[in-house]
Amino acid sequence: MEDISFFQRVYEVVKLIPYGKVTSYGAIAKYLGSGGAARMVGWAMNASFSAREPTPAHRVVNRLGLLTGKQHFGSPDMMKQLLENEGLKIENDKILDFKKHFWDPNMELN
DNA sequence: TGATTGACCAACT
DNA sequence: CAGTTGGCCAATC
Repeated sequence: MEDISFFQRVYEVVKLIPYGKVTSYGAIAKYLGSGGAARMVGWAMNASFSAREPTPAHRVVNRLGLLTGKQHFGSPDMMKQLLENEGLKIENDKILDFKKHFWDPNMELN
């Protein structure tokens, strides 16, 4: 599996995010060895809708817990609904207790 | 083929 | 304190 690109690795990590947990683009990028490639993670999420397997992109937010990519879920409230469905609380497009529900791949997979 | 942009982040000015 | 810059990789113009 060395033919996989950056995107594929992002999918792998995102799919590993446990229920009710969230992570940030930067954390994933950092885990992949590229702290500056956080933007690509977002781009990968956009492509994730065309990916073969479903990817819980709603569990990926920016480092502030802001639902920056909610627009890309088809509906601006879709991401919020999905997160609330997992027991999270969202207010003003921001995850409450974000730190508490933060799942860092560097912490869990290290 | 070169330039620009994109769901970001951290450091610098 | 706010605005700018550099960094990373891939897709689009």
